[in-house]
Amino acid sequence: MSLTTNGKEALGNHLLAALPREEFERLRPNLQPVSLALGKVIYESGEQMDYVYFPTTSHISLLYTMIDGSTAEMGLVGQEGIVGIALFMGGETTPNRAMVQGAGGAFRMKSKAMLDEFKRGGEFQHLLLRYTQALITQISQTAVCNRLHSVEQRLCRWLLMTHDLTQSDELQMTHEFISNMLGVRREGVTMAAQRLQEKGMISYVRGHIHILDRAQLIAHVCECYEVVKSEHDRLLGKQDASRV
Amino acid sequence: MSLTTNGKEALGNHLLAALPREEFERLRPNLQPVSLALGKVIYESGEQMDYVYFPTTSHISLLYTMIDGSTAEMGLVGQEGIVGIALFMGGETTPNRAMVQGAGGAFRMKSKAMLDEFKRGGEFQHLLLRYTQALITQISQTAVCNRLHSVEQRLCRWLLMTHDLTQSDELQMTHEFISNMLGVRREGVTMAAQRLQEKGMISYVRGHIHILDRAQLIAHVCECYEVVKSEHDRLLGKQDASRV
DNA sequence: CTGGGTATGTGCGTTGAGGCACAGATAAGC
DNA sequence: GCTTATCTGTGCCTCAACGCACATACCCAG
Repeated sequence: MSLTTNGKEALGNHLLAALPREEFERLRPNLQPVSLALGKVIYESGEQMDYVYFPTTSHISLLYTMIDGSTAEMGLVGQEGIVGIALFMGGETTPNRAMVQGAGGAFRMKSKAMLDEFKRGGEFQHLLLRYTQALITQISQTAVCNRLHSVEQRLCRWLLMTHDLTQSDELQMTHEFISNMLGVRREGVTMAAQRLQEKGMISYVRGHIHILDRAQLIAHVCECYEVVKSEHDRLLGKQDASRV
Repeated sequence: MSLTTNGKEALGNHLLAALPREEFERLRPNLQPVSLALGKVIYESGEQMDYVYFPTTSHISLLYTMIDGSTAEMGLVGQEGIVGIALFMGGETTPNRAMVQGAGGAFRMKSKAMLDEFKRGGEFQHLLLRYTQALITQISQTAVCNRLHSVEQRLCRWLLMTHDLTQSDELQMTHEFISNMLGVRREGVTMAAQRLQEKGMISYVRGHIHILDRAQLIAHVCECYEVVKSEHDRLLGKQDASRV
């Protein structure tokens, strides 16, 4: 399962990297590298989905928009995952929006090619299903976290998750943007961010947030961060030579 | 897909009922009818799971318990579903608890027998995956609903969902119990329930809640109820000759 | 170097929900 | 019938988060 077993380190997507050579070679002709710009909407709620995406350096937010326009994030997908699970789960679409939250690269694949391989029932299917279970854990934990934890804790969690999917210590996003992810007021984010800045965990100016002290953020975050991470590692292995 | 196509109406579980005869006959010897008592814990968080359950007249709550003991429900499974999706998703276990929330019957099946059929890649697999997607929608919607809606609205939603899975208009549960499901204080449930009672939607005494006016509950509930229901119908068909 | 747009800071008043304490009310057992 | 355990009702204080209004700060284009 290591990144080097089949010489495709360059791919950068953990699911693809974990495939046996044979399956990967079958898929390879269908993988199309794309560059995803910040804010791009990959799927609209209920809309037909033609491709699945395997993010490499980008990451994508799964969002739900209420009738009144308020939004909240349910999940976050980066190089460890795939966007478009509804296609292999059989639903063809989902009632959610998928939006690029960190610009970068991804591989996309036509729905049909993905399905053909999925239906063979090999490691590809196995990996996608296990990933989906990890995503379910993430969504579940978000449900509970939304209910029981403060804005400040949730901001910590969100920053850590985003940082895990980002190659740099600088995150490009405004308080306004984060407020739409957390489903809170912008002012609420500002207040929480101030407190984190005072404690030296982060610093920020106009749409640029610097992660200064991950360890302290981790000490400050609710249990939800760790639960999701360790469940993911249990299901898909620790493929990431990541930070602390 | 109708309940009568293969003469197994008695089963009462929609997933089993929707199976082609051949697949059903293969599974039948492995289906063991069981009776589930209120409050029984079917899976503990992280524990090994030996069986999957197909509820018929029972329904089961998927719960998460925080370190500090506070709990919240992420999903609810009844005759339309299956408990134990982690077994076919490949994770073997989940970090959640599954608890009987409405006493009644179910069929259980050894994990291995279920997996053997699942791996054949037929209709059984297809149905389980589609059901899982519907469950993902339910969990997602719960995440967002927890964030954005009031206790009163969420109580309406929860009563309606529970009523959909129950064969009677009387639900046996205390405010205390509901508060653990919604992740709020017991007093909060009491207050919300009072308001619903004043408006004639429900009546209750000591652990018995009567649903008096579904239409009004539906008028009062947030959009989340309808989203989950219609997504479920889209994915799995309207198999339920249910109430309005 | 200046003005307009965008991002962030701050100050209100309001409110839903939490924590806690205890008072009734109802069922179940002795 | 009476006691006890369990459920529900109420009051009071506190607080996090909301809504809104507006001030300031920063950045870029001209």
